[in-house]
Amino acid sequence: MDIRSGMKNKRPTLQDVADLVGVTKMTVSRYLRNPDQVSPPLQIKIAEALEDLGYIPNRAPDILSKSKSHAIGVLVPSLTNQVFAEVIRGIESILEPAGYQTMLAHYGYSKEAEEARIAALLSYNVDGLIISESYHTERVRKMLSVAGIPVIEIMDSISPPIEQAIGIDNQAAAYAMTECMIQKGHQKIVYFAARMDQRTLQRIRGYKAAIHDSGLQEMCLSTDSASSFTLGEQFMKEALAKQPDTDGIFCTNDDLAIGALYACQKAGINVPKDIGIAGFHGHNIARVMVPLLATVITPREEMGRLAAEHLLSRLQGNPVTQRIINLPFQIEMGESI
Amino acid sequence: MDIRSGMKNKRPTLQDVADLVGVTKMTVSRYLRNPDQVSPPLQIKIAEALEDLGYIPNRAPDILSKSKSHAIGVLVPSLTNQVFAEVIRGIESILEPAGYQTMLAHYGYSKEAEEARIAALLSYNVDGLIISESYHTERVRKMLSVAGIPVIEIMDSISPPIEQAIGIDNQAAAYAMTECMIQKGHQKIVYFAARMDQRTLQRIRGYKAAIHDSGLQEMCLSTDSASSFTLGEQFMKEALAKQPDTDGIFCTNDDLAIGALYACQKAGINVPKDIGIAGFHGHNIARVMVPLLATVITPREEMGRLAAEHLLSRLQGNPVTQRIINLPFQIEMGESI
DNA sequence: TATGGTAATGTTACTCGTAACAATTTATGG
DNA sequence: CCATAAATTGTTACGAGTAACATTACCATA
Repeated sequence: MDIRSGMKNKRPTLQDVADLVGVTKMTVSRYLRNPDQVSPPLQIKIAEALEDLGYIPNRAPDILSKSKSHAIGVLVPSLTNQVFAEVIRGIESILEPAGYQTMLAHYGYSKEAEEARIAALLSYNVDGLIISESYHTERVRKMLSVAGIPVIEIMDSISPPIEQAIGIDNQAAAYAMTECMIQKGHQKIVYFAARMDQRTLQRIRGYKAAIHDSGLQEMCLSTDSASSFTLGEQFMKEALAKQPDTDGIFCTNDDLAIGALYACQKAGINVPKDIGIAGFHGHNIARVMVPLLATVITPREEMGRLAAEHLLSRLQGNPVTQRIINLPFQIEMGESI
Repeated sequence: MDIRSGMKNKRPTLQDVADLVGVTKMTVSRYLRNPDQVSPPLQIKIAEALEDLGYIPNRAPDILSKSKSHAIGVLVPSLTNQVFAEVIRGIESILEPAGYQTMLAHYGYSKEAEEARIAALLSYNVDGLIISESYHTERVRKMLSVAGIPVIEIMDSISPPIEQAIGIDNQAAAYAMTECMIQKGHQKIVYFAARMDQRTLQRIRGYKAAIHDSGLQEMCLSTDSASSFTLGEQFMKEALAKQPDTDGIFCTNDDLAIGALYACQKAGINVPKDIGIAGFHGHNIARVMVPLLATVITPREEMGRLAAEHLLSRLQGNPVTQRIINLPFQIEMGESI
């Protein structure tokens, strides 16, 4: 049926369409950009040929000649973490309507992998990058500077940003929540930490500062592995074993907190009367569970949106207006502290 | 400092590196593919120049000339849904080590948007596609056939697959869970459905079949909008208002089920004694909560991995071995039914 | 030293869409 | 009916890397 059935059928090019109509590919190209540039009879013929062959535009030549891919690289440490899924959602909600394609990559919290992933994204000539965290190797900084494309860093803003960073002040947030717990009367507050990345380290710093400012005693349970509900349960048991009079748990994320909460329920420990529990990130579930989880509500989707908006602005030639943007967090008291 | 500081500094090309060394770009190209193809002294000089300029390979010419992008398009209906985040994770876990870049797109359950997104992915010359659902418009089917790249459909396999579909049998899963609930003694089981996509419709079919096979009465609460914990709470209230003797709730996903569960807890309804509640998808939280949620455990990450593996196999030239792959699901009884 | 062979490097052409310029056709006005 | 403007279509070149072919350099042997 198909004339080209013998050959390895590559998808049709503008030339194929042009041949079918009997014009040059330039004419077809013009039709595609602005149909009124070609004569009415040709408009019809070209439209038919395009439909007939199922022509799909090809960005490759454009990327090659103009180095404009209309693709944005998005690099996150992990896809596992719901937090990043929400950030990505925010990013896409802005980029997609603006006609940009998202190239997603993740690096599993490894700086080595981060380098490789950034190089990979750059090799596709992405027009801009949204990357996570603010600490990067010299090599990464060089690559990004050489690439000459706008870069937005999200999630935190600990190191001076390459160009622009949009995040939240994890330390201040953790300090604020710890203070709340203390005010609620909790004295022996243990911090549960997993996945010791920059953000968690900042939160620990905030927690410790608040504990010390109140003259209390700090205690951290931590692991490098990923957090999970079950890890929260394990930590809870561990905390009670090490310090039986523990009366507060502040977790580096809601997963741990929810795990800890259920561990208490299973052990017949009343939350918040016996032990207060607070999380971090304000997952939806925290707003419905019984008891309502105290948590730090972070604007993750908003962060993604903002990052994408600023990137688009940069792509339109606007300069960086604000190097560091710290988005507001919100302490949700819930019923668990 | 930088010689090119005046110009809009494009990133260095092979030519720039070659100029610095004093050879042609072909020699540098050879070094990059196999260093031993160039003489030892040049190897050193080229390596230095590459490092010095911070050369980053450029895939664009390759994509243009060989139509091989080493990028795979992944299309999901939504990024909001945790389920798809896990599928994507599975996909990336295979594609990334294989040297493929993921181009992510989502279409918000709109068939129109799906067409546009697929066209966009194809315009980047993706080497393969992983798309969600098995029902597609004629236009989509034509685009995919013309593109001549391997396509894997995931999530369900209701319509005959374009080439290969990897999913689970939603209808059978819903039937099985409904049967379990009936066996546990629940008689007036209401189905909660949101986001009426193909998978949910299949599940409803399975639920209804099981209900009818047992001579019971069906009842569905549904909405086209997205599901959420709070929607589960709302549905719960609605169900009790409409049918006060409701003694079972089967939800199209865990979010609704968890919302319903908490609504019961808040209303002093005992689960599972007064009302049994079952969900779908086996989110991690279902395995720790009190009571443990009855749910259908679906192998989401495994599905992603498998899809990616089959796609890679196809890219290596292997034929489709099995048009439809239905992955096993697992009924987790939990404590809530 | 000439010759053959190999290793190392260079040259040309190609991919596809489009900018820039050129050529042709059609339209307008006197 | 011709000159000029305007509309339409064609031609050439470009982008960055690489396959395929061409050339040069170098070494060993007769």
